[in-house]
Amino acid sequence: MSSTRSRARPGEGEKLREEILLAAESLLVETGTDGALTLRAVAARAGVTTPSVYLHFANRDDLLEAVCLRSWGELERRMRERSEGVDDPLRVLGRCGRVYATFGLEHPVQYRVLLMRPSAHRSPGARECFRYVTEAAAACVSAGIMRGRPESLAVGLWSALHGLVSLLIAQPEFDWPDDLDTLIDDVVRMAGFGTVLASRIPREATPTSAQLAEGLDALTANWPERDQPRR
Amino acid sequence: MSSTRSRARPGEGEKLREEILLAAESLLVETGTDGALTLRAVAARAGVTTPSVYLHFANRDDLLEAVCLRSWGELERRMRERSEGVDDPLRVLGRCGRVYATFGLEHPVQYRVLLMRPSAHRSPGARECFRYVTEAAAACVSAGIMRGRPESLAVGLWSALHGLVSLLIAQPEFDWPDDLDTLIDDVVRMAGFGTVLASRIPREATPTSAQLAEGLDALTANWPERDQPRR
DNA sequence: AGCGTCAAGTTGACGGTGTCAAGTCAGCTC
DNA sequence: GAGCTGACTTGACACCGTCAACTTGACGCT
Repeated sequence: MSSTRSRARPGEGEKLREEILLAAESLLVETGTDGALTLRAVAARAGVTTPSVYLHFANRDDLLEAVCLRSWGELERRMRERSEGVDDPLRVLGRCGRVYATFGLEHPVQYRVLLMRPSAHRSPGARECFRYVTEAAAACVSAGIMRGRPESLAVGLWSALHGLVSLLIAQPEFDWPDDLDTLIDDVVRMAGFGTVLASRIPREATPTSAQLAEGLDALTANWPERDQPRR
Repeated sequence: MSSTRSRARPGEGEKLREEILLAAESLLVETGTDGALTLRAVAARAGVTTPSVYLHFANRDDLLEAVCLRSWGELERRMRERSEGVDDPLRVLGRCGRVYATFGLEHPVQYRVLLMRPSAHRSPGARECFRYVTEAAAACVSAGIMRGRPESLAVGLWSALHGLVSLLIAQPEFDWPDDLDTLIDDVVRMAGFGTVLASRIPREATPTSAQLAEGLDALTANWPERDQPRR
């Protein structure tokens, strides 16, 4: 292969790793599918022969995960930004949830690679996601609005959001409503309210449908309709 | 290829389709992964050459989906069986949710193929799932416990359950609690209660954390602790 | 009995894939 | 300038999904 790229000097082998990641990333956004990320295509774009990729990545999956993780830091940044200065912990949870869903839908390939494929090892993507949610849940617990271990609450919250995002990604041809923002908001509200309520009702005291309906009628009747912007 | 299998008689070509499906299914349960379902392996097990598969399936994906759909009817059967004779619509929802999650975890490969991969067409697996949940949600609405369009409510309920199942399948190495049944139950309760509560709180009247906590304290105080078996 | 037909299945190949063992080559050190 | 070592290439292997062209064998018809 007589390419333009010149061999790196000893000690600078890491350069190639970066160039491969860059090539893979551009290939990913151009094609929109990870199927296009073949070792040959990536290597060619990086101006290098195919087996050279193995100098820096154990196998294709390793490369795939590494390139998808590159966009992942942005998620945390956006969550912090979006919930900055918000006091009400439930509202923080809501904002983070919306950011999470929006981010997932904006990066469907990365989301799918990091969270929707069987990953043999402890996926860093998953641990990150869980950490964010656990933090937000912990805030709700210390505010006295939720009860129980933050980790347990977080699993439920994460499940709801992840379920929505992954269904939207995997089943694009499904008969989804037009207004995705409202859909996301509905699920965020459901998950938030549900976690609060479920954490306050002991399993042994699960009410019947009638009891619950009656109780909630009384509850919501006390809330005057307020007029505040949704976000 | 001088195999044992004798060529089917004209008009009986459909026999091969069944034999291929059978071969593929057994291969799937033996290996536990759909990656092992190569056309060559399936054809060999069916006692036939590789291209013969194309007589009955358009491509590998088509075969994969067909074989995974075979187990799918069982899900509806189990749901109906498990919720038979239960009056309380919320309790029906709970039972269906637990059946759904358990079934998904018992058939991880099928679940993944049908619901966790980008499917270009309207996946029958997805439509089935959604139908079940919508039915259960509709019952809650007509009982007056939930409000709104059953389809909208169903998306949320489905998301929560699907989220849990798909995370458990895709991230087996995550730090899950030991007791999966309780975990499932938590998510089912969260989704059920949350859908009820969210459907009764207009978006414009979203309470603050403090309001919600206070209201719920009053609410649950009225429920005497009852002693009834969980299922 | 023999023949044509047509469905059922096979042969053989193509282009593509991930992966690996062995080789080469440039730059640094001594 | 010899030699070492890290950076990369060569060339191959086994396997994959898919397809066009071919063969085979059972049936209906005369």
